[in-house]
Amino acid sequence: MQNHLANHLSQFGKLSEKDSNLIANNTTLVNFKAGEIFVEAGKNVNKVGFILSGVFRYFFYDKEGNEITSLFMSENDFVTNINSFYEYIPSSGTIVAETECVIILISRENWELFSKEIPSWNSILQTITNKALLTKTNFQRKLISQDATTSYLDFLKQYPTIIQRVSLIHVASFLGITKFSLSRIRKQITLE
Amino acid sequence: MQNHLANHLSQFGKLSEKDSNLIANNTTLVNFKAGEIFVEAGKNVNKVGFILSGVFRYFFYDKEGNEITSLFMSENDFVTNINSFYEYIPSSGTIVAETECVIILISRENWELFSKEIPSWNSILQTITNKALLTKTNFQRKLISQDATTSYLDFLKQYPTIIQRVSLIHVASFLGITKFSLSRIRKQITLE
DNA sequence: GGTCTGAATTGCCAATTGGCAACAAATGTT
DNA sequence: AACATTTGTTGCCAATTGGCAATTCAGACC
Repeated sequence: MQNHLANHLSQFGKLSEKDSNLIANNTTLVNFKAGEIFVEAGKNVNKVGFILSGVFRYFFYDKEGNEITSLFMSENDFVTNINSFYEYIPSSGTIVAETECVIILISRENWELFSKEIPSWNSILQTITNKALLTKTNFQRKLISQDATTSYLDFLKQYPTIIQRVSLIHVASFLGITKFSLSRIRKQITLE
Repeated sequence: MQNHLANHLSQFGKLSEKDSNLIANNTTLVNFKAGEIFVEAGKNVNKVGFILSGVFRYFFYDKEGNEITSLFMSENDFVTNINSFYEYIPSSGTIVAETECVIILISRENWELFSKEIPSWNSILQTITNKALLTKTNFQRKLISQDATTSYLDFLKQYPTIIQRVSLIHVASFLGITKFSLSRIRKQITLE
Protein backbone atom coordinates (compact mmCIF):
# COMPACT_ATOMS: atom_id res chain seq x y z
CA MET A 1 0.00 0.00 0.00
CA GLN A 2 2.11 2.83 -1.35
CA ASN A 3 -0.45 5.44 -0.39
CA HIS A 4 0.61 5.10 3.19
CA LEU A 5 3.29 7.67 2.42
CA ALA A 6 0.90 10.15 0.79
CA ASN A 7 -1.49 9.71 3.70
CA HIS A 8 1.26 10.43 6.15
CA LEU A 9 2.46 13.50 4.26
CA SER A 10 -1.05 14.90 4.00
CA GLN A 11 -0.96 15.56 7.73
CA PHE A 12 1.46 18.35 6.99
CA GLY A 13 0.06 19.90 3.80
CA LYS A 14 -2.39 19.45 0.99
CA LEU A 15 -1.86 16.67 -1.53
CA SER A 16 -4.15 16.19 -4.52
CA GLU A 17 -5.23 12.84 -5.90
CA LYS A 18 -2.77 13.46 -8.69
CA ASP A 19 0.08 14.15 -6.25
CA SER A 20 -0.76 10.99 -4.39
CA ASN A 21 -0.68 8.92 -7.57
CA LEU A 22 2.57 10.48 -8.66
CA ILE A 23 4.11 9.39 -5.38
CA ALA A 24 2.67 5.89 -5.58
CA ASN A 25 3.89 5.43 -9.15
CA ASN A 26 7.42 6.63 -8.48
CA THR A 27 8.36 4.83 -5.30
CA THR A 28 9.13 1.20 -4.62
CA LEU A 29 8.78 -1.11 -1.66
CA VAL A 30 12.09 -2.50 -0.44
CA ASN A 31 12.74 -5.15 2.22
CA PHE A 32 15.72 -5.34 4.53
CA LYS A 33 16.88 -8.18 6.69
CA ALA A 34 18.34 -7.46 10.09
CA GLY A 35 21.95 -6.44 9.68
CA GLU A 36 21.64 -5.14 6.13
CA ILE A 37 23.07 -1.71 5.37
CA PHE A 38 20.90 1.11 4.04
CA VAL A 39 23.53 3.87 4.04
CA GLU A 40 27.23 3.19 3.96
CA ALA A 41 29.66 5.54 5.70
CA GLY A 42 31.83 7.49 3.26
CA LYS A 43 29.36 7.35 0.40
CA ASN A 44 27.00 10.03 -0.83
CA VAL A 45 23.37 9.41 -0.02
CA ASN A 46 20.98 9.69 -2.95
CA LYS A 47 17.87 8.10 -1.52
CA VAL A 48 15.32 8.50 1.21
CA GLY A 49 13.23 5.78 2.77
CA PHE A 50 9.93 5.97 4.57
CA ILE A 51 9.65 3.19 7.13
CA LEU A 52 6.55 1.00 7.03
CA SER A 53 7.91 -1.49 9.54
CA GLY A 54 11.13 -2.18 11.41
CA VAL A 55 13.93 -0.25 13.07
CA PHE A 56 17.02 1.34 11.54
CA ARG A 57 20.02 2.61 13.46
CA TYR A 58 22.51 5.37 12.60
CA PHE A 59 26.01 5.05 14.02
CA PHE A 60 29.50 6.44 13.50
CA TYR A 61 32.92 6.16 15.11
CA ASP A 62 34.38 8.81 17.39
CA LYS A 63 38.06 9.80 17.53
CA GLU A 64 38.87 6.92 19.87
CA GLY A 65 37.23 4.47 17.51
CA ASN A 66 34.21 3.84 19.70
CA GLU A 67 30.99 3.12 17.87
CA ILE A 68 28.42 5.81 18.72
CA THR A 69 24.73 5.25 18.04
CA SER A 70 23.07 8.60 17.58
CA LEU A 71 19.63 7.81 16.17
CA PHE A 72 16.96 5.16 15.88
CA MET A 73 14.36 5.38 13.13
CA SER A 74 11.17 3.32 13.02
CA GLU A 75 7.62 3.20 11.68
CA ASN A 76 6.50 6.46 9.98
CA ASP A 77 9.97 7.97 10.22
CA PHE A 78 12.03 8.87 7.22
CA VAL A 79 15.35 7.11 7.01
CA THR A 80 18.30 8.86 5.36
CA ASN A 81 21.26 11.01 6.23
CA ILE A 82 19.74 14.47 5.81
CA ASN A 83 23.08 16.21 5.79
CA SER A 84 24.56 13.96 3.15
CA PHE A 85 21.39 14.04 1.04
CA TYR A 86 20.96 17.81 1.04
CA GLU A 87 24.61 18.80 0.89
CA TYR A 88 25.78 16.16 -1.58
CA ILE A 89 28.53 15.04 0.75
CA PRO A 90 29.58 11.60 2.00
CA SER A 91 27.75 10.24 5.00
CA SER A 92 29.90 10.24 8.11
CA GLY A 93 27.97 7.30 9.51
CA THR A 94 26.25 4.08 8.65
CA ILE A 95 22.54 3.24 8.70
CA VAL A 96 21.80 -0.40 9.38
CA ALA A 97 18.55 -2.33 9.70
CA GLU A 98 18.28 -3.64 13.25
CA THR A 99 15.24 -5.77 12.45
CA GLU A 100 13.45 -6.92 9.33
CA CYS A 101 12.31 -3.72 7.70
CA VAL A 102 10.01 -2.61 4.92
CA ILE A 103 10.44 0.86 3.47
CA ILE A 104 9.05 2.97 0.67
CA LEU A 105 12.11 4.01 -1.30
CA ILE A 106 12.45 7.40 -2.99
CA SER A 107 15.42 7.97 -5.29
CA ARG A 108 16.92 11.43 -5.59
CA GLU A 109 15.56 11.65 -9.13
CA ASN A 110 12.04 11.02 -7.95
CA TRP A 111 12.52 13.26 -4.94
CA GLU A 112 13.35 16.06 -7.36
CA LEU A 113 10.41 15.08 -9.52
CA PHE A 114 8.11 15.40 -6.50
CA SER A 115 9.73 18.67 -5.61
CA LYS A 116 8.93 20.01 -9.08
CA GLU A 117 5.50 18.50 -9.61
CA ILE A 118 3.94 18.56 -6.16
CA PRO A 119 3.30 22.15 -5.06
CA SER A 120 3.34 21.42 -1.34
CA TRP A 121 6.24 18.94 -1.38
CA ASN A 122 8.98 21.29 -0.24
CA SER A 123 6.90 22.87 2.46
CA ILE A 124 5.74 19.49 3.78
CA LEU A 125 9.21 18.03 3.88
CA GLN A 126 10.62 21.15 5.44
CA THR A 127 8.03 20.91 8.19
CA ILE A 128 8.80 17.25 8.83
CA THR A 129 12.55 17.80 8.78
CA ASN A 130 12.31 20.69 11.20
CA LYS A 131 10.08 18.78 13.58
CA ALA A 132 12.39 15.77 13.52
CA LEU A 133 15.47 17.87 14.21
CA LEU A 134 13.79 19.80 17.00
CA THR A 135 12.60 16.59 18.63
CA LYS A 136 16.12 15.26 18.41
CA THR A 137 17.78 18.31 19.95
CA ASN A 138 15.20 18.41 22.72
CA PHE A 139 15.81 14.80 23.60
CA GLN A 140 19.57 15.15 23.39
CA ARG A 141 19.41 18.15 25.69
CA LYS A 142 17.94 15.93 28.39
CA LEU A 143 20.69 13.38 27.91
CA ILE A 144 23.27 16.09 28.48
CA SER A 145 21.93 17.43 31.73
CA GLN A 146 20.20 14.46 33.39
CA ASP A 147 21.46 11.44 35.29
CA ALA A 148 21.54 8.11 33.50
CA THR A 149 18.47 6.61 35.16
CA THR A 150 16.29 9.55 34.18
CA SER A 151 17.65 9.39 30.64
CA TYR A 152 16.78 5.72 30.37
CA LEU A 153 13.24 6.31 31.64
CA ASP A 154 12.85 9.16 29.15
CA PHE A 155 14.04 6.83 26.41
CA LEU A 156 11.35 4.31 27.31
CA LYS A 157 8.73 7.06 27.15
CA GLN A 158 9.90 8.52 23.87
CA TYR A 159 10.70 5.26 22.07
CA PRO A 160 8.55 2.65 23.83
CA THR A 161 8.72 0.09 21.04
CA ILE A 162 12.42 0.36 20.29
CA ILE A 163 13.75 -1.17 23.47
CA GLN A 164 12.46 -4.66 22.63
CA ARG A 165 13.87 -4.56 19.14
CA VAL A 166 17.49 -3.44 19.43
CA SER A 167 20.48 -4.55 21.46
CA LEU A 168 20.89 -2.86 24.80
CA ILE A 169 24.45 -2.02 23.90
CA HIS A 170 23.12 0.32 21.22
CA VAL A 171 20.63 1.87 23.58
CA ALA A 172 23.45 2.45 26.05
CA SER A 173 25.52 4.13 23.36
CA PHE A 174 22.54 6.27 22.35
CA LEU A 175 22.14 7.39 25.96
CA GLY A 176 25.84 8.08 26.34
CA ILE A 177 26.47 5.44 29.02
CA THR A 178 28.16 2.04 29.09
CA LYS A 179 26.28 -1.22 28.67
CA PHE A 180 27.31 -2.03 32.24
CA SER A 181 25.65 1.08 33.62
CA LEU A 182 22.53 0.43 31.59
CA SER A 183 22.35 -3.12 32.86
CA ARG A 184 22.60 -1.92 36.46
CA ILE A 185 20.00 0.78 35.92
CA ARG A 186 17.55 -1.74 34.48
CA LYS A 187 18.15 -4.07 37.41
CA GLN A 188 17.63 -1.25 39.86
CA ILE A 189 14.32 -0.31 38.21
CA THR A 190 12.90 -3.83 38.29
CA LEU A 191 13.76 -4.10 41.99
CA GLU A 192 11.75 -1.02 42.89
CA MET B 1 24.27 49.02 7.48
CA GLN B 2 21.13 46.98 6.92
CA ASN B 3 22.57 45.26 3.86
CA HIS B 4 24.69 43.12 6.11
CA LEU B 5 21.73 40.78 6.35
CA ALA B 6 21.16 40.59 2.60
CA ASN B 7 24.87 40.01 2.10
CA HIS B 8 24.82 37.18 4.57
CA LEU B 9 21.75 35.57 3.04
CA SER B 10 23.19 35.77 -0.46
CA GLN B 11 25.69 33.10 0.54
CA PHE B 12 22.82 30.64 0.48
CA GLY B 13 20.81 31.74 -2.56
CA LYS B 14 20.32 34.48 -5.09
CA LEU B 15 19.01 37.86 -4.00
CA SER B 16 18.30 40.66 -6.46
CA GLU B 17 18.97 44.31 -5.83
CA LYS B 18 15.25 44.68 -5.34
CA ASP B 19 15.16 41.86 -2.76
CA SER B 20 18.03 43.44 -0.94
CA ASN B 21 16.29 46.79 -0.81
CA LEU B 22 13.05 45.25 0.33
CA ILE B 23 14.92 43.69 3.25
CA ALA B 24 16.74 46.90 4.11
CA ASN B 25 13.51 48.91 4.02
CA ASN B 26 11.54 46.52 6.20
CA THR B 27 13.90 45.76 9.03
CA THR B 28 15.10 47.85 11.93
CA LEU B 29 18.22 48.02 14.03
CA VAL B 30 17.60 47.32 17.70
CA ASN B 31 20.00 47.59 20.61
CA PHE B 32 20.02 45.48 23.76
CA LYS B 33 21.82 46.02 27.01
CA ALA B 34 23.24 43.05 28.86
CA GLY B 35 20.44 41.39 30.81
CA GLU B 36 17.61 42.56 28.58
CA ILE B 37 15.12 39.95 27.40
CA PHE B 38 14.53 39.26 23.72
CA VAL B 39 12.11 36.35 24.09
CA GLU B 40 10.05 35.75 27.20
CA ALA B 41 9.17 32.21 28.24
CA GLY B 42 5.46 31.47 27.88
CA LYS B 43 4.84 33.99 25.12
CA ASN B 44 4.49 33.40 21.41
CA VAL B 45 7.45 34.55 19.37
CA ASN B 46 6.60 36.76 16.40
CA LYS B 47 10.00 38.11 15.52
CA VAL B 48 13.41 37.05 14.37
CA GLY B 49 16.67 38.86 14.91
CA PHE B 50 19.91 38.72 13.01
CA ILE B 51 22.83 39.43 15.29
CA LEU B 52 25.30 42.12 14.22
CA SER B 53 27.14 42.12 17.52
CA GLY B 54 26.83 40.57 20.94
CA VAL B 55 25.79 37.29 22.50
CA PHE B 56 22.32 35.99 23.35
CA ARG B 57 21.57 32.98 25.51
CA TYR B 58 18.58 30.62 25.47
CA PHE B 59 17.63 28.94 28.73
CA PHE B 60 14.73 27.09 30.35
CA TYR B 61 14.00 25.32 33.60
CA ASP B 62 13.98 21.55 33.97
CA LYS B 63 11.59 19.57 36.19
CA GLU B 64 13.73 20.14 39.25
CA GLY B 65 13.76 23.88 38.62
CA ASN B 66 17.36 24.03 37.49
CA GLU B 67 18.15 26.63 34.87
CA ILE B 68 19.45 24.90 31.73
CA THR B 69 21.31 26.89 29.09
CA SER B 70 20.91 25.12 25.76
CA LEU B 71 22.14 27.63 23.20
CA PHE B 72 24.35 30.64 22.63
CA MET B 73 23.81 32.86 19.62
CA SER B 74 26.26 35.48 18.40
CA GLU B 75 27.41 37.47 15.37
CA ASN B 76 25.80 36.32 12.09
CA ASP B 77 23.44 33.96 13.86
CA PHE B 78 19.71 34.34 13.82
CA VAL B 79 18.14 34.75 17.22
CA THR B 80 14.62 33.46 17.81
CA ASN B 81 12.82 30.40 19.06
CA ILE B 82 12.31 28.50 15.82
CA ASN B 83 9.77 26.15 17.28
CA SER B 84 7.65 28.91 18.74
CA PHE B 85 7.94 31.06 15.63
CA TYR B 86 7.00 28.33 13.14
CA GLU B 87 4.40 26.53 15.23
CA TYR B 88 2.71 29.59 16.74
CA ILE B 89 3.15 28.21 20.22
CA PRO B 90 4.55 29.77 23.41
CA SER B 91 8.30 29.65 23.89
CA SER B 92 9.33 27.20 26.56
CA GLY B 93 12.43 29.21 27.32
CA THR B 94 13.84 32.69 27.59
CA ILE B 95 16.33 34.46 25.36
CA VAL B 96 18.44 37.04 27.12
CA ALA B 97 21.21 39.35 25.95
CA GLU B 98 24.41 38.37 27.73
CA THR B 99 26.29 41.40 26.43
CA GLU B 100 25.41 44.60 24.67
CA CYS B 101 23.87 43.48 21.41
CA VAL B 102 22.82 44.98 18.09
CA ILE B 103 20.39 43.06 15.91
CA ILE B 104 18.49 43.52 12.70
CA LEU B 105 14.89 42.90 13.68
CA ILE B 106 12.36 41.20 11.40
CA SER B 107 8.72 41.14 12.47
CA ARG B 108 6.50 38.23 11.50
CA GLU B 109 4.62 40.53 9.12
CA ASN B 110 7.78 41.43 7.29
CA TRP B 111 9.03 37.85 7.41
CA GLU B 112 5.85 36.87 5.56
CA LEU B 113 6.32 39.79 3.20
CA PHE B 114 9.81 38.54 2.36
CA SER B 115 8.47 35.03 2.01
CA LYS B 116 5.96 36.28 -0.56
CA GLU B 117 8.09 38.80 -2.43
CA ILE B 118 11.53 37.26 -2.42
CA PRO B 119 11.59 34.10 -4.56
CA SER B 120 14.56 32.51 -2.83
CA TRP B 121 13.60 33.50 0.74
CA ASN B 122 12.08 30.20 1.83
CA SER B 123 14.82 28.11 0.34
CA ILE B 124 17.55 30.28 1.87
CA LEU B 125 16.03 30.24 5.32
CA GLN B 126 15.36 26.53 5.14
CA THR B 127 19.01 25.95 4.31
CA ILE B 128 20.18 28.12 7.20
CA THR B 129 17.76 26.54 9.65
CA ASN B 130 18.78 23.05 8.67
CA LYS B 131 22.46 23.83 8.95
CA ALA B 132 22.00 25.40 12.35
CA LEU B 133 20.02 22.46 13.67
CA LEU B 134 22.48 19.92 12.29
CA THR B 135 25.40 21.79 13.83
CA LYS B 136 23.56 21.81 17.12
CA THR B 137 22.77 18.10 17.13
CA ASN B 138 26.33 17.23 16.13
CA PHE B 139 27.73 19.28 18.97
CA GLN B 140 25.23 17.94 21.48
CA ARG B 141 26.10 14.40 20.44
CA LYS B 142 29.66 14.99 21.58
CA LEU B 143 28.48 16.33 24.91
CA ILE B 144 26.52 13.12 25.45
CA SER B 145 29.31 10.67 24.83
CA GLN B 146 32.49 12.52 25.84
CA ASP B 147 34.08 13.32 29.18
CA ALA B 148 33.74 16.84 30.53
CA THR B 149 37.27 17.99 29.71
CA THR B 150 36.93 17.01 26.06
CA SER B 151 33.55 18.74 25.92
CA TYR B 152 35.03 21.93 27.28
CA LEU B 153 37.88 21.87 24.78
CA ASP B 154 35.37 21.28 21.98
CA PHE B 155 33.38 24.23 23.23
CA LEU B 156 36.44 26.46 23.01
CA LYS B 157 37.02 25.30 19.46
CA GLN B 158 33.43 25.70 18.33
CA TYR B 159 32.64 28.95 20.14
CA PRO B 160 36.04 30.59 20.66
CA THR B 161 34.69 34.07 21.27
CA ILE B 162 31.83 33.14 23.57
CA ILE B 163 33.88 32.05 26.56
CA GLN B 164 35.12 35.57 27.30
CA ARG B 165 31.67 37.06 27.06
CA VAL B 166 29.39 34.93 29.20
CA SER B 167 29.46 33.67 32.79
CA LEU B 168 31.16 30.34 33.28
CA ILE B 169 28.10 29.08 35.12
CA HIS B 170 26.18 29.29 31.85
CA VAL B 171 28.93 27.54 29.94
CA ALA B 172 28.88 24.79 32.57
CA SER B 173 25.13 24.42 32.19
CA PHE B 174 25.48 24.32 28.41
CA LEU B 175 28.04 21.53 28.73
CA GLY B 176 25.91 19.63 31.21
CA ILE B 177 28.34 19.89 34.11
CA THR B 178 28.46 21.88 37.36
CA LYS B 179 30.27 25.15 37.71
CA PHE B 180 32.56 23.39 40.19
CA SER B 181 33.61 20.79 37.65
CA LEU B 182 34.16 23.43 35.00
CA SER B 183 36.31 25.43 37.39
CA ARG B 184 38.44 22.37 38.13
CA ILE B 185 38.74 21.48 34.45
CA ARG B 186 39.94 24.98 33.62
CA LYS B 187 42.47 24.86 36.41
CA GLN B 188 43.71 21.46 35.26
CA ILE B 189 44.15 22.75 31.71
CA THR B 190 46.18 25.80 32.71
CA LEU B 191 48.49 23.58 34.80
CA GLU B 192 49.41 21.38 31.83
C1' DG C 1 20.15 -32.57 23.01
C1' DG C 2 24.70 -30.40 22.54
C1' DT C 3 27.67 -26.76 21.04
C1' DC C 4 28.84 -22.29 19.72
C1' DT C 5 28.59 -17.37 19.67
C1' DG C 6 27.40 -12.95 21.00
C1' DA C 7 24.60 -10.39 24.42
C1' DA C 8 23.80 -9.26 29.00
C1' DT C 9 24.85 -9.45 33.89
C1' DT C 10 27.57 -9.20 38.05
C1' DG C 11 31.38 -8.29 41.37
C1' DC C 12 35.11 -5.56 42.35
C1' DC C 13 37.57 -1.48 42.19
C1' DA C 14 38.98 3.04 39.96
C1' DA C 15 37.97 7.43 37.87
C1' DT C 16 34.95 11.08 37.20
C1' DT C 17 31.71 14.21 38.58
C1' DG C 18 28.52 16.24 41.99
C1' DG C 19 27.24 18.65 46.42
C1' DC C 20 28.19 21.69 49.96
C1' DA C 21 30.53 25.06 52.78
C1' DA C 22 33.89 28.37 52.96
C1' DC C 23 36.56 31.61 50.79
C1' DA C 24 38.37 34.77 47.17
C1' DA C 25 37.80 37.71 43.31
C1' DA C 26 35.39 40.60 40.45
C1' DT C 27 31.62 43.72 39.58
C1' DG C 28 28.20 47.09 40.54
C1' DT C 29 26.13 50.68 43.63
C1' DT C 30 25.97 54.31 46.61
C1' DA D 1 36.34 54.51 49.09
C1' DA D 2 33.08 51.33 51.27
C1' DC D 3 29.75 48.13 50.76
C1' DA D 4 26.90 44.62 48.79
C1' DT D 5 26.19 41.29 45.24
C1' DT D 6 27.45 38.10 42.03
C1' DT D 7 30.83 35.03 40.15
C1' DG D 8 34.42 31.85 40.48
C1' DT D 9 37.55 28.77 43.28
C1' DT D 10 38.94 25.32 46.54
C1' DG D 11 38.82 21.49 49.99
C1' DC D 12 36.47 17.71 51.49
C1' DC D 13 33.65 13.92 50.88
C1' DA D 14 29.72 11.34 48.57
C1' DA D 15 27.38 9.59 44.57
C1' DT D 16 27.56 8.21 40.01
C1' DT D 17 29.54 6.06 36.32
C1' DG D 18 33.32 3.53 33.99
C1' DG D 19 36.58 -0.46 33.20
C1' DC D 20 37.63 -5.13 33.33
C1' DA D 21 37.29 -10.09 34.16
C1' DA D 22 34.33 -13.73 35.02
C1' DT D 23 29.98 -15.66 34.53
C1' DT D 24 25.32 -16.42 32.94
C1' DC D 25 21.91 -16.27 29.45
C1' DA D 26 19.66 -16.69 24.94
C1' DG D 27 19.37 -17.67 20.32
C1' DA D 28 21.47 -20.00 16.12
C1' DC D 29 23.11 -23.98 14.20
C1' DC D 30 24.19 -28.61 13.68
